[in-house]
Amino acid sequence: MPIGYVLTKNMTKKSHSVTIRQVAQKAGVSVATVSRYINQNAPISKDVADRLKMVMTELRYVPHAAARQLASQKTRVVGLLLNTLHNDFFVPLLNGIEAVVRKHEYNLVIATYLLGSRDMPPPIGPHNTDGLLIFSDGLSDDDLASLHDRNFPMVLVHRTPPDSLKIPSVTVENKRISFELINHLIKVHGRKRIMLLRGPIHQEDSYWRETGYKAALEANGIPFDEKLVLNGDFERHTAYNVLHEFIATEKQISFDAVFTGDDDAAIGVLKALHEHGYRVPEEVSVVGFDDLGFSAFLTPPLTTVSAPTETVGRIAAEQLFSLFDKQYPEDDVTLLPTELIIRRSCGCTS
Amino acid sequence: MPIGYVLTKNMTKKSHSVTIRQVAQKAGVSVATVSRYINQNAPISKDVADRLKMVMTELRYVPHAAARQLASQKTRVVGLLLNTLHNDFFVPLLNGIEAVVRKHEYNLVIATYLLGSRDMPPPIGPHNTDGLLIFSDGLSDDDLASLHDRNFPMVLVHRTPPDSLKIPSVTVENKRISFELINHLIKVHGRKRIMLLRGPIHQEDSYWRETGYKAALEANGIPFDEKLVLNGDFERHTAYNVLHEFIATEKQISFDAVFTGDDDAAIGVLKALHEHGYRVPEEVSVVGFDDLGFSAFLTPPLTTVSAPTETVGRIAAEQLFSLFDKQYPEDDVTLLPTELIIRRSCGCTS
DNA sequence: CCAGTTACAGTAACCGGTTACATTATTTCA
DNA sequence: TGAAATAATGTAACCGGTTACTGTAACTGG
Repeated sequence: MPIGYVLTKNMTKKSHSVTIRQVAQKAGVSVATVSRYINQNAPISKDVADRLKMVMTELRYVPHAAARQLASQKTRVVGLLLNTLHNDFFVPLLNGIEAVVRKHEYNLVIATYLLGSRDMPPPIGPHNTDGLLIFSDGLSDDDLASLHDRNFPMVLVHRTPPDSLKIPSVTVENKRISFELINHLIKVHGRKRIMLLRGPIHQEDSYWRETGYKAALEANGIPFDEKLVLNGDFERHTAYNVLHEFIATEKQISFDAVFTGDDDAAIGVLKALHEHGYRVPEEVSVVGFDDLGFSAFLTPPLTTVSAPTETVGRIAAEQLFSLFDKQYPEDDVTLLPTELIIRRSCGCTS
Repeated sequence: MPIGYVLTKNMTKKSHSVTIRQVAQKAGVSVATVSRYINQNAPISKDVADRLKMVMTELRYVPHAAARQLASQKTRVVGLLLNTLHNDFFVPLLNGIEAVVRKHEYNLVIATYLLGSRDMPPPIGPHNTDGLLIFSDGLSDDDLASLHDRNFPMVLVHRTPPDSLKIPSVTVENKRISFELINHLIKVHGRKRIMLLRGPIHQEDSYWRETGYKAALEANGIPFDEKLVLNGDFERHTAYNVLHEFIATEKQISFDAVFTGDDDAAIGVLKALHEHGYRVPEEVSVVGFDDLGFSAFLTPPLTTVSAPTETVGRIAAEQLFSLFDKQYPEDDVTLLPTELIIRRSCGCTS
């Protein structure tokens, strides 16, 4: 060996993490046995089990998630795909989902996916989750179809599946209750110039609420006036801006009520109305949707629709876990009931 | 070969997913080259790159996350550990965090960890994340120390590190502003029997707000009265129940103001007061903390403290990513400024 | 008493990437 | 112009688990 010869050191990666082989060695068993103990999927003798338990706590062994995932081809992760989370609506939804996910000892990863950012695959999908909860328009129809073809477990939330794709869907009753809400404004409070603040375009809740709104107008012989329709996105700041702008520039257009689309937007609407000196509900009725936690405490208390959002989250998550067991829910779309909540902002005195 | 010989079929796992080797083969290169192309960490000739791009889209290739994680020893996931998420407070926090995480093209996994559930390792940790954002008392001091010893990247949110552990921490100014808030009630509105609705015990914000409260009383020569302290948890339903109970059973104890601890609790407080016929702010002043989205719209509009919660989330996340690059923030604890927001519920007329 | 089960455990291939090391062709530059 | 540096790629060992396949001993029933 020539002088100056340099040993090629095996610079072992300083992965300090304890591995299953170390556990196996220390306990005097094979790695397979350790694995079986961890997963409880094969009988292990009592004393080996006890020994492993000791060794594992002593070594502070925690199985490496990625290694398990790679070997077992399952991630024990469910993904929640949203388009935005600028809305208090997500608190109850997330609560429902998280509770179920935790119960099943899965992890929950949250991602927002702007429909604009194409050409980039969504951050979560089959490569890093076992299934997806897809909120509203969190994913395009095409992507949905593509995942469906690959038989990837998914449940839609507040959105029904496109075409005839068999994807379970959990949402709430929008149209009938919106009809009743608007009907209430007309019949009880004599409102005739009811403004509609839309939600995001192409959003289903938004669509059905608008449909119910129109149906109520028609049922009462009130002509639909395009000028009374504003475009919002279920977001309080947008709502404020849009209405503020409207009032400032379209003074000649009168209105005596606002259907805000959802309660978050209602906050913005109330603020704009207040700042412009409209008295609610004397001059203008305001009604929302969702009955969020704060809605009963607004000025005035908000007439709205109670939607079981936490339950939506819970059921959607449960259905996803059922899909993991190849159990398809009875009904393709689970439509949860909604309920009229009459408070002060429509003009009622309760 | 004897008759009846049975071939041991290589029942290939029907893992339909496209692998890097398929891409490599189809593009006529080695897997190493594909890997290099994906990670852009070594020069690739133009035409090979083009070819790979085509093949990858054609095959709809998406790298298997677990395999990458296992091989590279990094997960590209940050974990957010909460104790609960029953609070609208999390919406802005989550927003701030998510924005940063997405910018870095990482994934965000959310877990709630009940401090009670010991003997079970937290659902997220070094085995499945590159770093943790730990909210409040989402993890015990011991666990914190243990992770710190292993040099695991963490940033604390709304909590300062125990002992002398060098863990970056991002939170808001609580004590001084609470002092000012209570001082306002006393000096401006002549309140003397100010009730304190505590947050969760051992929660730092709660502690400092209480400290500020006591300091203000003392500075004004008002004796601290233990009877005026109620235990809440920053949650509207608890707040409602606790105050409701108090009013029902302790009629003889008078009070003329309530410091609700946070705005979410303020909702419950307002409801309870309203139901029992107290007029706010004429008879009782109510003040909160956080200035959540709805606070300006409560009945009456809530006097509170504006806390830059979204910024807290953003900065905490940024600091975590800095830690990934071995950059420790200048200050151990980043204390974000808070601001008094005077509205109607304290008695002011604005 | 023996064939057929069952309980328990070990060996080693495999999951789908990353990367150290080796190799060849092409530049760069003294 | 020849040595050294650089560019572009390939080979194969690994990452840390899971599990198919085997093997042995104890048990069971006829």
